[in-house]
Amino acid sequence: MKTNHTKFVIMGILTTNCRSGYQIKQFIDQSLNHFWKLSYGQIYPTLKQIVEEGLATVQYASQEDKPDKKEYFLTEKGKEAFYAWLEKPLEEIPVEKNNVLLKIFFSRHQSKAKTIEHLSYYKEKLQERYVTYESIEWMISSGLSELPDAQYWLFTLDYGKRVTKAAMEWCEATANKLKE
Amino acid sequence: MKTNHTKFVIMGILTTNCRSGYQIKQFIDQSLNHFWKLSYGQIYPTLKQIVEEGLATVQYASQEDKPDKKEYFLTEKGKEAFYAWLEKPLEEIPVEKNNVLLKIFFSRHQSKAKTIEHLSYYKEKLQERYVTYESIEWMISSGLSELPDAQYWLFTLDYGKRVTKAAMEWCEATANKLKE
DNA sequence: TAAACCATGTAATCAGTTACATGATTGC
DNA sequence: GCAATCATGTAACTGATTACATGGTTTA
Repeated sequence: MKTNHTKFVIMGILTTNCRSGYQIKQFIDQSLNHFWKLSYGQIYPTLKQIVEEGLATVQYASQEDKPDKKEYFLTEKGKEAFYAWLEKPLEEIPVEKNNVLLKIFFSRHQSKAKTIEHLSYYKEKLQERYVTYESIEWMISSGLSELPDAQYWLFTLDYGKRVTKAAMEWCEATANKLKE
Repeated sequence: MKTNHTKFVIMGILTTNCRSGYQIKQFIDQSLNHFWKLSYGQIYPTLKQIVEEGLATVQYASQEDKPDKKEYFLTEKGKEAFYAWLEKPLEEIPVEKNNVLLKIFFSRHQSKAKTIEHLSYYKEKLQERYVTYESIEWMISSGLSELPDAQYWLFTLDYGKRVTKAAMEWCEATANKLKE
């Protein structure tokens, strides 16, 4: 039932102009980082697999100022597979694994001061995250790079901001309840 | 760096009055389900390990109306280890792996109608989740069972509700932007 | 007697991270 | 010559799910 999305994420990134494993990693770290991560240990073997399945082709590209690299291009079959994945109904919707809530859940066994400390740390981290989203948002919407995907990328950032803001407000509200 | 929380979740549940592997599973499915999951394949081996490390003891309990079971009790050492984990600073805060955002991110390659369809499906699922939270909240705060942890459990539900609501609003707003 | 639930466990598999290994190129 | 960055890859390990295996008890 549960589909592994790794292959499709990589194929999706190939539809932007990222073509090598190294570039894909950079792209993910900069853009998808708030809702998806991939390591080299996944990227390179998956690229290999994608080629084996005839979903992409490789070309060796020599660069003047940098080491050589491999460039991957989706085949027609690859594009079709990607579109099919995209349109496929969602079924499983995500469940966040939240270690902060885990500790809050059991916080009866701890001083209120300590719990408030955890909450304020969490809020701080969320605040940093929020600022990051804002700066990425600003970069995209400044339109310097004329991105065809811009609108959709902004949607995901908007999601990140809304959810992060809600979480921050919860931190605040919960800490206040504990201070009463 | 990254600590595995599985052991501590189970130890935490042992501080409530869940004592067997089966009960622990039930407890998680009912209470922690919105931010933590565990399978039997984790629970039973971990319980074994907890005993081996001297963090808990086992007792065989025969029941009249049900099959026999094993009951686990935290030792002093176990309690101390649990409290230490609880108070330990958070460091890594969670990053949600969100397959819905993944599809939205690449939705340039798809009709707006299809994207709106995904959004409305997601919203529907979030709505169901929200209702579930409300019903659990109601159960806890009705106070029928006089739970010592009640306050903290309600905090985590409040988090779930706030974040889910924010996500639902995003679905609505994003679908509207696409309809313009 | 079959279905539903209570109860415990293991083995195979899958997904993902981390550490390791290698090497080119550039700029200080 | 060294650090930083670009670039590709693998092997070992960890975490977690799933499928399988077993069997007791209750109720319809």
